[in-house]
Amino acid sequence: MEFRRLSFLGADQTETLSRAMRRSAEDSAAAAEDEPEDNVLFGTIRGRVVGLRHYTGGVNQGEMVSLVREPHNPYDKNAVMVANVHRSQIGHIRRQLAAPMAYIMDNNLAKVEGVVPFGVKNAFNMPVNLSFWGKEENKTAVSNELKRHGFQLDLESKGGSQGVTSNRTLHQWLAPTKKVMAVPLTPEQLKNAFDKLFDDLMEDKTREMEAGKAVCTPLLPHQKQALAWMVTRENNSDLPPFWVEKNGLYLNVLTNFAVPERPDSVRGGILADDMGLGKTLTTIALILTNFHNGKPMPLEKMESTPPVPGSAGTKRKNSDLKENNGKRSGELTLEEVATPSCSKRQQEDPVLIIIDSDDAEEVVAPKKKAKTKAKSNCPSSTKKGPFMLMEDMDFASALGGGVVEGSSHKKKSQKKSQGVSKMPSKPIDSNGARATLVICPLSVLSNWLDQFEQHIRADVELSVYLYYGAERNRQVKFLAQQDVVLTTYNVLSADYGGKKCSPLHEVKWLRVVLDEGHVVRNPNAMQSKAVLSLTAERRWILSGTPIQNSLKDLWMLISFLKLKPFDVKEWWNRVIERPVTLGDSKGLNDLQILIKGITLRRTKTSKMAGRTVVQLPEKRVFVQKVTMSEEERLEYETVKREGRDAIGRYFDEGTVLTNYADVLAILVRLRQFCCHPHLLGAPAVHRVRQFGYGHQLSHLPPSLENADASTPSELRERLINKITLVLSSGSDEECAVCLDSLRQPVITYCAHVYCKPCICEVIRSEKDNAKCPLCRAQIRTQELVEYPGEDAESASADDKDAWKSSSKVEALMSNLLRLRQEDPSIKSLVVSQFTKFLSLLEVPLREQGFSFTRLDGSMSQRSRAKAIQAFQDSAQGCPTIMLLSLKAGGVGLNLTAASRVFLMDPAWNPAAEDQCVDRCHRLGQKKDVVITKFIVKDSVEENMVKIQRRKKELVEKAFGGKNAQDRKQSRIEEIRALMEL
DNA sequence: ACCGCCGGGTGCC
DNA sequence: ACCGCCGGGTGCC
Repeated sequence: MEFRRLSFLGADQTETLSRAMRRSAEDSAAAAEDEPEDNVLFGTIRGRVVGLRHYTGGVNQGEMVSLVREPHNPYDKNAVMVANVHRSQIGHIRRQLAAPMAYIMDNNLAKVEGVVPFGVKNAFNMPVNLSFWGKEENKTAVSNELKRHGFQLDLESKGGSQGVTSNRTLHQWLAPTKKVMAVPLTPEQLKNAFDKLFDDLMEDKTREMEAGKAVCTPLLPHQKQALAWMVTRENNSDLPPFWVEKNGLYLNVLTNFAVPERPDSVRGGILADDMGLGKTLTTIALILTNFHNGKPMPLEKMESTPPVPGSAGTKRKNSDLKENNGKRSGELTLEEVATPSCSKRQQEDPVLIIIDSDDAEEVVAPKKKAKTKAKSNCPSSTKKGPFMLMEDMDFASALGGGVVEGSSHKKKSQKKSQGVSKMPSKPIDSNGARATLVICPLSVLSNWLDQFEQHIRADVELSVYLYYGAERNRQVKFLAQQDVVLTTYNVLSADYGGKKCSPLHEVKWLRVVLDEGHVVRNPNAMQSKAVLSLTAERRWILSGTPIQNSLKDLWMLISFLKLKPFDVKEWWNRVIERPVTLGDSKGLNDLQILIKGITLRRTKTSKMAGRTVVQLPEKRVFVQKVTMSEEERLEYETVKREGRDAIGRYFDEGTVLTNYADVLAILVRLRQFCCHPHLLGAPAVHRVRQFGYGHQLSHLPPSLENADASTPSELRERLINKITLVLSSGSDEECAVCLDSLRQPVITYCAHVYCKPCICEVIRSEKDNAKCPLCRAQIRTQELVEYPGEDAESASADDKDAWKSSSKVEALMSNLLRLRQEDPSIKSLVVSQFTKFLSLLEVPLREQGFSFTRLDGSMSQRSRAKAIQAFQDSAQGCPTIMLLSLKAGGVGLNLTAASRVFLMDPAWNPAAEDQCVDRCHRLGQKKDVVITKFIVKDSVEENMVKIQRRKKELVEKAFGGKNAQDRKQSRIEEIRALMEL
C-alpha cells in the first residue's frame, strides 16, 4: 500500500494524486484489490506449479487459478502460492519465477492470472499459463523485471502494438480449452449491447400468479407476472448459470472449476422494473404468498384471536410504537413513518402491527430489563394482551426445543381447509428461517410502512418490526420471529461497523430484500460489506436503475446474490468485467446470460400482449416563454454584462477552472434573476457585496485567496456564501477527490468545494504540505469552512412590505388562477431549484387564498411526511399546491395527487426534471399530467435549454462516464454557451 | 583426489 | 522423480 502510493506520486501529479486520494478516502484495506484499469495484457509466460505433493487442492484441465503472494513464507519471502476456486492451495510457483513475480505483484505493476493447461494429474508439479495484466505505463517495468531473472514474456501479437489485447490472445489464456475466435466489438456496439443488457428480459416471464389471500390490493397483470417469476426464482433448485453436472462433480464451464459440492441455487434476483410499476407491492405480495414450500405465509385472522386482547392489543401496539419512538429515539416517530394514507383509511383498524420491542423482551430478556422497559414504555396498559405473550412463549419454546415437523404441517393443512383463518401460533418451518429483512434508504422507509398497511387485508396480522431508532430491539431471537423486519442501510452498517457482526447479521433470514439496491455500489464501503455478509436463503434486489455508471456496479449486485463464482471479485473481473470492457463479445454474451437469468425488468413502455405494461395517463409538456418587463430587462442586462466581463477575464487568463465557484455564482445569479430579482442578494447585504452584484462585480478579485483586504471572519463569511451558492445552484457539483456527489461539503480558502472526509484525508496524508487538488494552493484542515446547511429563511416574513412581483411569478399566478377557476380540485406542483424562490412565491399564493404546502431539503422527516400526507389528501381544504424544491425527496416520493407541474426554472440536468415530474406521473395517477416549463425569453435560461438538449444527445451517445477532467471541460464549454462568449 | 565417477538420499516455498 | 540436484564415498582395470 505504502509503496504503491509512492509510485503513484511520480508522473502526472494531478491525476495520480486524486486517484491516490480516492483510494485512501475509501476503505483502504480492500482498496488494493481492484484497480479497474489493469486491462492491458503485457504477455504470458509458461510457469510451473511445484510442491503439489504437499497440498490437497486439486485442479481441472483448463481451470483458472489464483496466484496469491505469501510475503511471510519462512522459506522464501518471494513465495507465490497457487490456489483454486476454494482458495485451497495447489502448490507454489517455482522460486526462480516467484522472485520477479513477487516484485511485480508487490509493486502492483501487474495482476497475474493463471490457467492450468494440462498435467493436472501430475504428482509433483504442473505447468501453469501465467498472464500479466496491467496499465500500459507499467509494461516495460514488468517485462524488464522478468528479463532480469531470465524470463521472456510471450507477446503473441500478430502485429501492431494493440494486438496484445486481441481476443484471440485473451481467449487462449483465459480459457485455453475453448476455441472461440471472437471479433472485438466496437465501442458503439458495446455501448448498445450494454444498454440492452436489461432490456428484452421478458421471455418466459409472462406467467401470472395470484397473490396470497392476505393481500387486499388486486395486482395488475404485470405485477402478477413479477410475482410468478419471483416465486419461481425463490423456489428453484437449478444450478446457477454456467454450471453443469459432470461425473458427479459440478463444473463451471467458464472457469473450468469442478467442485464436489453443488453450488447454491440463486434463490432470488433483481427486480429492475421502472419506478412506478409497483415493486414494493409485488414484494409484499411475495412475502405473503411464498413462505415455505411455496405456500402462503400462515397468518392469523384477527377475529380469531381472543376478542378483547386481540383487537385492543393491536391498537395499543400501534400507539405504543408512536409513543415509543417519539419519546425514546427522537429520530423517527410514527407520524413520520407510518403515515396514515388518508382520512378514509384512518377510520379502519390499522392492519399494520408493529410489535413493540418489549413483546420479546418479556420472554427472553432478564427480568430487570423488562421491568424498566415496561415502566418507561407502556404506562397505561398491562403491557400486552395474553394473546401476544402466549404467542411469544410459543415461539420461545419452539426455538428452544426444536420444531416438530408434524406440527407445522398440521397447521398448514388446517389453514388450507379454512382459508385465512385461525392460526393459534406462527409456525416455524424445519429450516427455521421465517423473517424477511427489508433494507431501504431512509427516504422510502415510510413508504414501505404505508404500503404494508395499504395492501394487507385489515383482518390479517403481519408482524412488521421497524428496526430503527436508538431503542430498537436488538435481540436476535425477537428479530427472527418477525414476519418482516424493516431497516435502513445506515442502521445496518452502523450496527455492523467494525464489529463484523450485529443482531441483523446473526439472524438467519428467510429473505433479504435490498430496496433501491443500486445505492449500494462502492464495494469498499461499510454498508456494502454489511449487506454482503447477511445470511439469507433468498435474496432480492429492487432497483429501477440497476446500472448507475458501468459494469462495475453490477458486481455488488451479483455478489449479494451469491452467484458463484462471481461473488468473488477476481472471477468476476477475469471472466466478465475485463473481457466485456475490452470488447469481447463472448464475455458480453456470458454477461447477458447471467443477467437474463436473474433479472426481471419492465419499463413503462414495455409491451405486454401488445399493450404497454402500465397504462399511465398522458403526459404533456408545454414551454411557456416569459417576457421580462422593461425594468427587469434593463437590470438583467447590467448583471449579465458584468458577469460576462468577469468570466471573459477568466477565459483570457485561463483561470476558469480555478475560479469555477465564482463562475457558477455568476451564472446562478443570472438564473435567479430570471425568477425574481430578490433572489440575488437582498435582503442579506453581504451577499450583494461578495458576489459583486451590480456595479460592484468588477471589483471581484480573481480568486479569493488574494482577497487580502478581508479579515478572517469576512473571508469566512464569503466562503460560506460561496459554498451556499454553489450547493444551491442545482448544478449537482461533485467532489474532485471521490468524484461522487458532495457529502458533508466544505470549502477551502481557495474556494474549492470537497467532501469533508475526502479533503481531510488528503491533508492528513500530505501532512504540512497539503495542496488543493484543484488549484494546488496550500490547504489546512482548520481552514476548511463547513456548509452550514440551508437556512430555512422565510422571505415572506422579512419582506412583506418590500414584496414585489416578477414576470415569472405573474406567469405562474395567472396559470394557477385560471386553473382554479376551471377545476378547483386540480392539484399542482410548483417546482424550483431555489428554495428562496419558493418562499417568495408563498406571498402571492397566500394573497390569492391558495391553500399550499411545501417540501424542500431543509425539512425534517417528520415535516416532510406531514406535507406529503396533507397534499395527497383529497379532502376539502387540503392544500392544492405544493411548493417543491427540485432535489427534495428520493425517488420513492409519491405525489400522485398532483396532475399539473410547473417547472419554474430549467435545471442543469434534464434528468432531474424528469425525475421530478415522475413523482406525480406514476402508478396511481388518474388524470392526464400537464407540465409547464417557464423559460424567460432571451436569457440564460434559453441557453440552458439548448444545453439540456445537447446533454441528452450526449448521454445517448456516450458509453460510460467521462472522467472528472472531461466533465469539468464540458462544463467550461457550457459556460461559454451560456454566457454567449 | 585442488578432480571425475558412482550410487544413495532426496525432493515446494 | 523412470528425473535433476546434492554431497559423501571413492579412486587403474
